[in-house]
Amino acid sequence: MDWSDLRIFLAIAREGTLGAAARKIGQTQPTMGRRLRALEQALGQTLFQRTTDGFVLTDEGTAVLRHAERIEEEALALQRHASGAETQLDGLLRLSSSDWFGTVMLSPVIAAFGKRHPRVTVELLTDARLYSLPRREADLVFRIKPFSEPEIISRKLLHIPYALYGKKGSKPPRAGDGRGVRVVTMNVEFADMPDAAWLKRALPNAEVASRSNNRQAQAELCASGGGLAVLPRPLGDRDRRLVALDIGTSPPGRDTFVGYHRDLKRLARLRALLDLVIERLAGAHP
Amino acid sequence: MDWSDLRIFLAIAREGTLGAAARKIGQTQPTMGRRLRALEQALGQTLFQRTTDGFVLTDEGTAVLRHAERIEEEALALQRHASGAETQLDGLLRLSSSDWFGTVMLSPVIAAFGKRHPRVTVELLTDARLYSLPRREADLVFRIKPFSEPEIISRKLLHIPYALYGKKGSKPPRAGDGRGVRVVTMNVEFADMPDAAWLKRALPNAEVASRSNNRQAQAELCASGGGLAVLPRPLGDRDRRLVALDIGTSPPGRDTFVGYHRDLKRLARLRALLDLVIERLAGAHP
DNA sequence: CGATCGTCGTGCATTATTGCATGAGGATTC
DNA sequence: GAATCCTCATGCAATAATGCACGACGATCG
Repeated sequence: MDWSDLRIFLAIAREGTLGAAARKIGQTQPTMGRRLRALEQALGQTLFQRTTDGFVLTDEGTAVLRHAERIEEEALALQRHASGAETQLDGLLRLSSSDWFGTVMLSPVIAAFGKRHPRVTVELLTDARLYSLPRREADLVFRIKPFSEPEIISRKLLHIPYALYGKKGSKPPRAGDGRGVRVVTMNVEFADMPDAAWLKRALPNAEVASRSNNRQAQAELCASGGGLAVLPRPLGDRDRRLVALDIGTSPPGRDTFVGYHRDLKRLARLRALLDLVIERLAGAHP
Repeated sequence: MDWSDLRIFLAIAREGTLGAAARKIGQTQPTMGRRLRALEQALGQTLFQRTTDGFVLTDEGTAVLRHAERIEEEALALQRHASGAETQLDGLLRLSSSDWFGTVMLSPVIAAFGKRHPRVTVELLTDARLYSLPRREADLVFRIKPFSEPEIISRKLLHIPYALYGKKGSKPPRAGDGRGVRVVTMNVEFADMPDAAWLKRALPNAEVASRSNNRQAQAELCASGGGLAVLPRPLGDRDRRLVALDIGTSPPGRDTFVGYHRDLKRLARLRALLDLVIERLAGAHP
């Protein structure tokens, strides 16, 4: 049995078709089919049922999958461990954060880091979905919730104050009512976020003009006269078309945390970037 | 990183030289060198120190070894699992037992099994060292000590009586003394075996003429006039040049156990052979 | 101290594997 | 119901990996 074929088996099991699996791994569809056949032959069993809608695992295939997953986990740990021991200051770093935090807060830090360490390539991923640290889809993750996984090293980075913003020149509405006021707020999916809840309490009768899961889009909507919005101050204050509105009460702020896998603790370039991030972002408010 | 290279890495780590590792895996020395180089390059670290007496692991290599060993364990389990699901009555079965037990007790059973299932190849390994069931160096192991590993399924097979033998025509010595008697006994390594201890008690003053870890060799020595020997009755009784000597007391018998990995529980050919073994060997004395 | 044995690395021919292009089959869509 | 889109399997050419033969180096032994 060729151990590499297990990786192909995993991809097929997850994607369901040879083509999709091939794209994921970076090989071609015929190769996937041939290697799978080789694996099945080596094990003496049929791992997949060839149905009209793709490859579905047989019972034996399911059993093999469990083993293959454990092997993959171990292989990923091995690679992380190896990367963690790299002491050179070149290579790739992948960061993951929310959209506005990436553009507003991280971009300048990344730019400064790039000047100091030109041989390190920094990839900034801003995506709704969370990138996995254990699978090393990202090396450094910035997010609002603290990390609870034991193998993740994390620290609180800084506190982000929030404020209610309106288009420049608009007047603060009266707190407690909000009748006739149009607001831009979070996606329904994130309706339970503290700032959305605060907005609902402060202006209960306001009309929701539009929603977005993207803070920058919210800011843009707000600046274009789409309504009032609760925004992080670092984001709202830099847009000269926006003005913070004081209605007596303030929206809650949020802590931002940063985390990375402990296998990468000794990765020099990660350490260097993290130090710079802390200096620039957390340094002001330690 | 190519997962297959981890297997090559393991072989090199264990064997110490590329050539030996190549022989173990069934490839050639240049290939081993190239694949190792590829792995080191993929991980970005030097795994081995090239010394005059072979490849020795670096610190990073040792860390990788731990992961690779876990991966191997999982891969072996996967293969056992797959084999265990084979329901066909062909393929290979490897048995491991002591020398005399293999030739005297197992050979006739294997011969009968071969007639009934001609497509199954049975390999009988008689070796001083114990073959590993978890690593699947053997599928079925016969031995004197019960199995304690949780993943091994075992049962007591039969009780083997022992007796003191001499060359045909020789007279039983007087128990308790043994002066002037020459005996053949176990290797010093196995001096604490019950039958060796019994012999020492029964004939304390006997002279040890020769030793061997091989019961058949002991029988041969005994038959050639090399001295008296304690032998399993199934072995001693079938040699017409030997005669059992009654000196009033009898050496202790031994139980023989048979064990196999539970992953192979459903392996049809294993089940078939085991049933036959039990019928032929344990059937008489259940 | 020379000879021999073993090791590893490298050039080159062979072999095996891969990727591309194509065809067949089935489901969905208009 | 024909067209389209997807799937997978297969023949063939290009590519990559392998095995063999050789040379260099070092250790061991007589």
